[in-house]
Amino acid sequence: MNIYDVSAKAGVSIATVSRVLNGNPNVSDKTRNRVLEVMDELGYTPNVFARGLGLNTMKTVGIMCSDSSDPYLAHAIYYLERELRANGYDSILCCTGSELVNKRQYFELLLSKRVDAMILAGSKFVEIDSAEDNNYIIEAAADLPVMLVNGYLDAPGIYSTVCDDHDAMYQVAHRLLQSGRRQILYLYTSHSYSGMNKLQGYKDALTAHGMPVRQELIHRCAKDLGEAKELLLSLADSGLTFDAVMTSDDSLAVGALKFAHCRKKSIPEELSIVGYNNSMLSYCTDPEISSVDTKIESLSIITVQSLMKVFGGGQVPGKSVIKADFVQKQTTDL
Amino acid sequence: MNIYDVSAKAGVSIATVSRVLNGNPNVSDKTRNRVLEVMDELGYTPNVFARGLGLNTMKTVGIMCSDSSDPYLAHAIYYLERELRANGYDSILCCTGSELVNKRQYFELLLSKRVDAMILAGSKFVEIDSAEDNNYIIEAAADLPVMLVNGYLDAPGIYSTVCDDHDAMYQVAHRLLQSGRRQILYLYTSHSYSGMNKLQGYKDALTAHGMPVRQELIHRCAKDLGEAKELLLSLADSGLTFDAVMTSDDSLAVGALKFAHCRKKSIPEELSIVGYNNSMLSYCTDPEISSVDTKIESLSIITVQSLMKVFGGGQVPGKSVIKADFVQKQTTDL
DNA sequence: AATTGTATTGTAAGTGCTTACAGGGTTATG
DNA sequence: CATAACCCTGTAAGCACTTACAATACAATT
Repeated sequence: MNIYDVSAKAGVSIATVSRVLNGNPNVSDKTRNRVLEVMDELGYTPNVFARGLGLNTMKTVGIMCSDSSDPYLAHAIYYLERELRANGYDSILCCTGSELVNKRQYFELLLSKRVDAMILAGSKFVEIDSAEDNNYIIEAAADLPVMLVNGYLDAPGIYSTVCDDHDAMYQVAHRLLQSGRRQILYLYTSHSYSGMNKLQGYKDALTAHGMPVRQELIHRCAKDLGEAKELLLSLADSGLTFDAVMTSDDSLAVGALKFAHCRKKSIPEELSIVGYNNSMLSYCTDPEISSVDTKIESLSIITVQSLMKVFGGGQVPGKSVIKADFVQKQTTDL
Repeated sequence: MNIYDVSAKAGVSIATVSRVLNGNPNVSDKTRNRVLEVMDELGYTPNVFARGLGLNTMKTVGIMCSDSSDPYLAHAIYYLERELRANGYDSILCCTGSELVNKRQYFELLLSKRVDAMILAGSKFVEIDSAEDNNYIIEAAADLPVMLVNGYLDAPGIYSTVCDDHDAMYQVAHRLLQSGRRQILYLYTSHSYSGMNKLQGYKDALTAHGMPVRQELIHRCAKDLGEAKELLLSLADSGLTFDAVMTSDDSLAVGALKFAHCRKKSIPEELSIVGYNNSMLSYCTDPEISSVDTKIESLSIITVQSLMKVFGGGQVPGKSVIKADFVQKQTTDL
């Protein structure tokens, strides 16, 4: 069952069938309808390989994500995939695992599939520490569009969609300070572009309030609620006091809440807790955790829309920024 | 950059290059090495489309899942994808969304991409209520292997990997009854194959203990913790009493826990709660929720391994069953 | 009626790979 | 030394589609 069968039955040439297939306007309505009818009768489906060979594209984009079991990224994947499909594109997914050991290798594997673009979901792909590590991304961007969701790299062909993390954290810290909190502990997971922005927002808010930035209040921690809890327990045991905890990820906030339960701290009075991403996790606990909604659905949709613009030859800014929303729940009273 | 460039530079024919590419043994080591060298120098990557055209396969399998933001399915996708990649296969993902309105349409869309097999992750694809709804899957299975993760359909070409849900729920109910619980509320989300098995396990355990199956203790509920909580509140208000809640999904158990907090019930003394899937959610709450580990990693790996056997022409049972583990945490004392 | 232009259709040359078949070279056998 | 056997390699015909270019048909214009 191929284009020849259709052309024979419809009494036209294969070129005409192909034109119908590709929505070429140079086909009379009469012919087009006849061909479409025949296709329907025959249940014809074009062969994607032959098509890909001719067009040198398979209308497929590669999505890389570090960890699909992170509820935040899982949502991103869902929305990206849905939006791409709505635009007639398939996605081939590649989860590198949270270690990201072979991210470069995976990246090239996807490239070898002749994807039309790459989407890197999750901030961890672009590490701040090691600029040279990102060269392979920059090189690839010379050949095909690379979209970063929640990451940023300044290079031609790379388009970022990011949430204004600096502003979000600045606002959270600002409101906590305004409500009288004086010792805000800050927990974060990674040295990514977005991670550094968040931290800077926290620091800038302190400075704006004329408060010192105290390094002993800033801690890095694995993205694991158990570790976060243990870290806080040991910090508290070592004599550190704090009346609020800001975290770069909801899972850390869940850990902080467990710490609070463990130490029988009343929430939010004795200890305020703020998460980040406003994921399902922040709704599971009791009390529910106030968190920052980073608009992953919007980010995903904008990413795909930008990509479509790039495909269409349109101008797209290298960075699109959207504002986050603080969602007050039960672990703060701001 | 194509096979001709390589053949020219290596001074052999394209057929020889192709043979090297495909691991054909009829190539002398000398020639093979020279060709490999040239490929390396030129940085040659075979064109997947042309390859697909010739072989009529692109070493790609379609994965459909209802809702990638369900942590359970997100894990399944991760493991499936990883395992497929390890076997040299790509996956193209398609999340239908929890409504599953267009599942058939999506299914056919993936088929039109000429995938080599389909994997349906999540029990919701195979509804028990409407047998005729599954015909399109059975028809497709005549052309390519269809793998069901946590679903079951008895038809040639369809291979299921399921967790022994009946046994798992039987054991949970049995242990609850043994520990003196007498009114076990049962909450479930869907009329799927696995959903029905779970419920039957619960019922059979009651019967085995000489207890009646009371319909007023069995309720269907959307997979949403808020709805579960509200349902329990209204049931309690209507005078129903219960000393344990079994759920077909962790999210419902989280809702049950919220209900318990709301009504100040002591846990596990006054009310025991058991979740299902042992997902991250069950670790987020305080107390942590006892749950059934349904071994999604094993299920995923077995699914892919079975698929590889099918590809290789081997014999694979229509159904592979693995046992679940009850994970005791803080909402039970069994 | 001849000419021009336009809309539609067909022809044929790619696109990069696989593989059946044929052929050439080398070695073993009679 | 001729012949068969075998191993390796090359030729060429697909695979199902796209598309530049050529050709045709038909209407409009002079």
